[in-house]
Amino acid sequence: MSDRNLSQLDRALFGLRSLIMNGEFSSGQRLSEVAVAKMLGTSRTPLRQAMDRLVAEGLLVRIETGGCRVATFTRADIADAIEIRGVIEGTAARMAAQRGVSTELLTQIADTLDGIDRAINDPGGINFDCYVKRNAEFHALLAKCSGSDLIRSEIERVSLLPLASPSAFLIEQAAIPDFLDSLRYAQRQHRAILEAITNRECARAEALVREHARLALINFNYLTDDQPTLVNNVPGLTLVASK
Amino acid sequence: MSDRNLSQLDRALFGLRSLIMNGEFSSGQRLSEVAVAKMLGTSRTPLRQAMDRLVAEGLLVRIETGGCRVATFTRADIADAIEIRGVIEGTAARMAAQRGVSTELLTQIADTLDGIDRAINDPGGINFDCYVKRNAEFHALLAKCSGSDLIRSEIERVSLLPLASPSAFLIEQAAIPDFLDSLRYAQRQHRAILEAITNRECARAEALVREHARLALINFNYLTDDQPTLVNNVPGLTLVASK
DNA sequence: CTGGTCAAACATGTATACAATAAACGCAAG
DNA sequence: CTTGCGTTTATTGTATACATGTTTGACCAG
Repeated sequence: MSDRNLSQLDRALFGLRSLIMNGEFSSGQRLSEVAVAKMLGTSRTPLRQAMDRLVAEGLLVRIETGGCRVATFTRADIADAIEIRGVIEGTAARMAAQRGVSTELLTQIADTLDGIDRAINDPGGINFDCYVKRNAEFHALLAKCSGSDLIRSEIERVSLLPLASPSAFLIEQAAIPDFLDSLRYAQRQHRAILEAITNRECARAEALVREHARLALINFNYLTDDQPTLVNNVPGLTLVASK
Repeated sequence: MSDRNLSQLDRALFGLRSLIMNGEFSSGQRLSEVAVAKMLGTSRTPLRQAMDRLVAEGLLVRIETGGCRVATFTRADIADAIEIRGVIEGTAARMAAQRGVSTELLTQIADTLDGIDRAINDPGGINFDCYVKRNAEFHALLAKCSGSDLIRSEIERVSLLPLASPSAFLIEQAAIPDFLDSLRYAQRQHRAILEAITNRECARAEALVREHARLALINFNYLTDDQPTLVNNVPGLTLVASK
């Protein structure tokens, strides 16, 4: 049903990205077009396009002599990617505060944050799926607040950088006390960000969002240092050089 | 000689980009693959890849029903693109100041800035080509100072956004008094940036670079508002919606 | 046994053919 | 005269064949 009205290119793109993120290839491995094409049940032409896109995303790197290989990331790369996302999202927040945001949008954000509260405080235990969904929604709305399509698309782009996405380290299995604390802290930041934007406090909004992005880095360090058993549950983490 | 050891893809990429930037197509025009392929003397396959890249760069936009068209930019888009470049370059400068930069690299930057001084103060009048070249060199070195390949490639990427490049509005014909002032001012900023990085003044370095990027915006406004006759000398400016 | 060179297999870059789909045009009906 | 529909045209998406260049493996020489 999901494959029906998808182009071959989309199938190849999603398929290959998922193969890579799930660690089906060893990091640094060279990918043969014919082999992967057969694997994905498509021809070389759309696969090639998909590979081009993944090169642009940074998941693959081109080889000078031709072809591409799976990218390898250092811990510094992950930190830098998160930093860049924070900086651009911070710019979005600053612009939002500077230019002002419509009441509808502000209300929409407030509603989203209410949803996060409900997800966290669910009497039957935290509703993780809902949290992740609402969190992504918050970040999307934040990008929209900037009022700039260019900013929005840059945030989208930079969130594709491996493990830079706001949801990169939010995994079901991580519903352990330490993480719950982290989620509550993040939610207070969300509220503060909304307040800063509402009050047109540019500098505060930018600083808050930058700090907020650092949570991803904290989660990354926590996962790799203290919860190495969970590493395989985080898509893409197999691409990080183990030091 | 330049075409010899270039792949068809590169030829198509450079060729098409140059056609678009030089305003050979009207902004918003849909591009027929066969027509453009014939125009560039290549087949559809490499042209298609080139188009994909230009879509990623933002110079073309995909049409839902298939194919692509030349992008159109508003003045707000240009301003946003410049802002984003400033923010990321600013991050590079902050990181450089934070982490410290090798003496060789600092010396290299100082040499480049000396070169700019010589270009500006040339007894035979300003040496524009040299200025542009050295200016690009300075920005490349700044990116390198961050010590992060990811940051470097992101700066490169964002400088491809139409008219966001540090050299976008530096054109020979603009060697008029107002612009010369602007170049001298820019050079003082260059020196200040180098000083801030050398002294490890993170916040100052970031703020200076952000402010420095705004020069591009000033030049953009000056060109479009006060020197409309020069508009056709700036590659890519024809893509900006004339209001 | 090791290093180098040659050859064969293979992978990629490019061109092109074909099919499906969207755009354009004309014609007819209201 | 305008609007809607059907047909034709043209354009894109996909597959595949071919040629060039790279990698790999084997064999020979030192």
